[in-house]
Amino acid sequence: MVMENLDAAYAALADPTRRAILARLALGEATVGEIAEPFLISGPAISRHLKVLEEAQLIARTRRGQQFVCRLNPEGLKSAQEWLDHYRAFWTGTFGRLESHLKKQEPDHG
Amino acid sequence: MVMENLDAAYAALADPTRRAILARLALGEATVGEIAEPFLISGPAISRHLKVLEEAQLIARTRRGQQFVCRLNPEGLKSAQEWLDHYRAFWTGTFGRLESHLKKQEPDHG
DNA sequence: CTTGTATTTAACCAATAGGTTATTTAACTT
DNA sequence: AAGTTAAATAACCTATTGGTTAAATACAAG
Repeated sequence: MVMENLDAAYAALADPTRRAILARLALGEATVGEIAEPFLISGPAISRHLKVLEEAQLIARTRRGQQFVCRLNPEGLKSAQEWLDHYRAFWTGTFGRLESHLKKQEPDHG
Repeated sequence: MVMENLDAAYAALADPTRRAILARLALGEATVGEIAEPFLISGPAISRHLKVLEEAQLIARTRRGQQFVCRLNPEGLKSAQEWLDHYRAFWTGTFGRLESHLKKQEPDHG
């Protein structure tokens, strides 16, 4: 329950470029160059997106010779998801209550 | 799969005040005044947080006389969660592969 | 119809974010 | 050692964000 990371994690997820990077990495690890390739923005821009993702603990980077290999770091994703999962109970609960209320209003014998 | 809302939804979730507001609303609907009460920041600041949450479709506001009642809007939350859920498969998959790999390396007869 | 109350909107300000190009760092190649 | 390549960092610019206080709006109540 590392609440302090949630700020960074959700802020990181708020950018579509970064979500695209995560989507790419979900398919497997990739070098910075490979990640950057489909994007129109500059290398430094990608580099900073990666930094944001890394600081949010959504990815990890390790050097391999001249290149840097990036991969998903499930930790950060997990805490982002846990927060939503926790509250999901409440709002699906709300749905549940609404549903049973509606069922009482209009039961199938009506 | 309303991808355009994800930007707004995650950006909204990135702020701890807004997450606290959602947490409050998970307990039940509340007026703007009730929501604002525990926070140190000004009314207008709260009002704008609520606007951000509303635009992200995470909450809905309806007028009740002089006050505005806020409640969770599960729609927006759902799409935020669906994105993570979708990718969860991949990274739990990664875990899974890692696990089976480790199991092969060190089976329980070792 | 004036006054009070709940809330939003306006105007402003400092800090942050996301982009750029230029420069630096570090490893590989010759 | 010099040059090339992969990537990060620096310096800079503009737009957005989150806060403020002051003013506007809309309903409620005397």
